[in-house]
Amino acid sequence: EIDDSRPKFYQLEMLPYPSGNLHMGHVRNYTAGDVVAWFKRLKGFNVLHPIGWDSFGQPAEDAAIKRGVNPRLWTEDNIVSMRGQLERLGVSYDWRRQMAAHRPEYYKFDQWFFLKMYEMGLAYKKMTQVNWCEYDQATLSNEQASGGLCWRCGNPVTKKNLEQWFLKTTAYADELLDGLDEIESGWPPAVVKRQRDWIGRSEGAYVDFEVLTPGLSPQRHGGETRNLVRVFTTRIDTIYGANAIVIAAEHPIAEKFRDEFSDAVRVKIDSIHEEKLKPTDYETEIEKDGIDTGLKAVNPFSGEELPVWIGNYVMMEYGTGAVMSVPGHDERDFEFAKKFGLPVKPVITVQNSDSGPSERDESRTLSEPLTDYGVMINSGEWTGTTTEEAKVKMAEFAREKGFGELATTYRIRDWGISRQRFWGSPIPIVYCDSCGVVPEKFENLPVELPDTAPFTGTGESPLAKVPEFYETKCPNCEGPAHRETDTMDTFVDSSWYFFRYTDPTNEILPFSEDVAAYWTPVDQYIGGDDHAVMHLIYTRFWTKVMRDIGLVKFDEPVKRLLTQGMVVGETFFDDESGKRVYYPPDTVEVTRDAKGKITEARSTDGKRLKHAIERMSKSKGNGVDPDEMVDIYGADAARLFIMFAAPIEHELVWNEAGIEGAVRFLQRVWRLVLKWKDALGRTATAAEEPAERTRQLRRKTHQTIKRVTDSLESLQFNTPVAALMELTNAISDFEVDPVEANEDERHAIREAMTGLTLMLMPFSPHVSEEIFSILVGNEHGAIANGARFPEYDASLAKADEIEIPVQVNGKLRSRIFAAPESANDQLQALALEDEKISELVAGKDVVKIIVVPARLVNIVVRG
RNA sequence: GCCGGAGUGGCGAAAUUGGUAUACGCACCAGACUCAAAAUCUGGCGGGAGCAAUCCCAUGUCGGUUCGAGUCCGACCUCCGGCACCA
Repeated sequence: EIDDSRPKFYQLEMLPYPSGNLHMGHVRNYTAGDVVAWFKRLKGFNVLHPIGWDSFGQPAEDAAIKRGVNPRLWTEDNIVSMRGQLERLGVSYDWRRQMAAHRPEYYKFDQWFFLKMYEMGLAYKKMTQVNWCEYDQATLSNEQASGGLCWRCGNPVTKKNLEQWFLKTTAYADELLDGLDEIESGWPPAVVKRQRDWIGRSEGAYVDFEVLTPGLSPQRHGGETRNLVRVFTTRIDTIYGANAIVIAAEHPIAEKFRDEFSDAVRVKIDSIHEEKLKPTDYETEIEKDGIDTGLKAVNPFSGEELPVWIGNYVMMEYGTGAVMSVPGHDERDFEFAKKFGLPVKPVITVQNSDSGPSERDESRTLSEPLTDYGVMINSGEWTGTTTEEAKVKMAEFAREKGFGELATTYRIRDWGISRQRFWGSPIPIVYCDSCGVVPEKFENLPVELPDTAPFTGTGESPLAKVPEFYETKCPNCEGPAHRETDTMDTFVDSSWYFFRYTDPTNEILPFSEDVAAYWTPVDQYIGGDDHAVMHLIYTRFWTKVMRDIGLVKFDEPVKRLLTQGMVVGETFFDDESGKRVYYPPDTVEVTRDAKGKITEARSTDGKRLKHAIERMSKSKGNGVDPDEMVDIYGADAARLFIMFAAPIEHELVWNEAGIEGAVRFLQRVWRLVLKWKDALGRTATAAEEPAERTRQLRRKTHQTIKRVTDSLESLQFNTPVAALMELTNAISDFEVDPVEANEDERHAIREAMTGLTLMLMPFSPHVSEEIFSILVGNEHGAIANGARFPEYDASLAKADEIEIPVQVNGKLRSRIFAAPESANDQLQALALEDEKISELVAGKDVVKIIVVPARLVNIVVRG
């Protein structure tokens, strides 16, 4: 499909939401991406570097609610102005490939994927308790409600019962986990770890306990239905220590026997229910609560009858919603037992080297639970078995007897994608009175959004108030029917957008398999780590689905991932009103401690101010916005500084003074070009026997080429800038009058200047292209001129003579000069001959001499 | 509470992965140019002692391994981030 002999490189950055303004975080992200794209291009790769818009979502709808503007027009306007900002920054995007999620030609394929997943049984609808953000009036997926706070506004999340569509991410739980092994080497360890934790696989066993109802005889042998409560445990070896079964308030058993419970039990169940709907406060630990239902459950291993409790600490959503309580070997159960005076029975002992298995009184109350692995005691025929062995054998035994089995559970849940929102991709489902739930036909896609809808901001689907939208024909029987009025989570759009860039105008498929096969997977992805468990899990899931559909042939969409740190600024607030004080902070007087942390801040008129470090943005009053910065300093300096100021993965506290340094540097380079301009125009070749000063300059040039190349290959952006500054200093120090420069000198300078220009180009492309046009005498641009990143020549980088430190007993005492390839015994001899060294060594025993070639000599003496 | 990561000048940070600690930049100080200022250029800039050559001490703290530790190991302290009763 694509005829290009160059190797391909797909450089991708996380697409922005078109809010209307770039912030400094974007600048950092997109500059880093552009540096890589330029570098690879200059290295001879066929580079794909696209950008698009994550243009569905809440702010557009908020603008519609607050200001009555049409979300589509608002969004399109914002795209135009933000594209302008990116262009002013000079980010080298292929604008022909630009996508925007809100356009029907794109979201058509969100719907296409949804229908595919519906066919595959990966999309389903159910009534469930969802995460709900009261502030945003919006549903959130588990990933978006991680930490109990809304990912968008940071407010606490509550729960709400809603019917909603899910995508079965759990079907790929194992693959999502195991796939991390494949990409681990190219992803930040923190992201990999967070994904592992999020997926949360745990190996254990299911055990069925038979429930006995009070007043009724056990229905063990009769033909009547037995009531079983299934428990998940990772510690089946502790089952003889169970003192109760604890179930969640929402557990089906609790529903089923509700009428037989005492009033006190019913009241407790309802109060636990209510508590769960409240926003979680993570500051205070929730106290354990519960009540004995009066039901009994039979421990299938011991035959013992255990009470069945309701417990507020048991989650219906994880495992089976029921646990066996083993207070002797589990912290939570221990706490629960202590509070309600339940018996604690130790059944595991830790082998102690001196005392052997300790003898424990069965009824003794322990001061704390023993959660370590060990050997079983008080466990009938299993006594003496080790934990490791029992975990497998007891589950196996349970399976044979029909009351349990080995089991694996996951923390990750299916992805709830229904949103009661207007500004999203409509879910292509039709409800028909006679046919039920009917998927829309592929040929009827896209299900298009109406131009507008009544916006209330109350969390109800605006589309449910637009009859022209929801009134439709059943795709099956053609009878009257109505459409689903919820739209999809916007994370659906960003799950596959970067595949669309490869084939942006395809009207039949999301993208053609062949074109995508050339460009994907993504070679380098750059974005914020706030998406570690949202976007980055979803897109991995989506890729596996696309593989199963047959659109791609690989499992993982992103080979290498770089997460850049936030750009933050110091924000000041009026202590009383809480109002933000405007940047620049010369209206603020600040006292700092030794570490530079603010201890006190006052406004110049004496008011006390609060302060905080916050994500930098103009609206927060803690920094300039990109447009102002480009106006004041220019795009090149802004880009250079943001790359130079700190390692890319570090948080960057904005500092206005530093950027002046970048401006100065670029001006210095420019002055050097002007100084040498005329001399550089005359062709020159290197001398056969060059003078020392030109050898020195060429050495610095080639050392710099190596440093910059290596740094960029390993995605370091601050150190190559430092190296370029050093090279610039070396060119400055080259004290030759341009008018009188000989051919050899002109050649060395030309090499240094050309190298500097091309290496600077990824960081500061405008001035670099300008300089390049002076160097080549035309204005076609570096790539069009076939320019390549300079190649490192090891023989030129090598020094004739290097300085080698000499240590005595590991302490630096002197330096010698020698050729880098000097043999060890030569270096040793030189070191011993050295005046200072011979003095220090005189009269002492030389025990040993360590020589590291071209590095150092260390003389170990005694006496 | 559990799990990660990080502590290097006044500040942002380098350090070829165990081999000259503090590159590069910011800020600051001094000098040159200027009537003056800005810009630019030159020099200085971890702490201590000394006229000096030079020496001693410094990479959060304490210990260890090693000829040699910012880097490896152990314990602790501090800060930042993640998770939130996951059975």
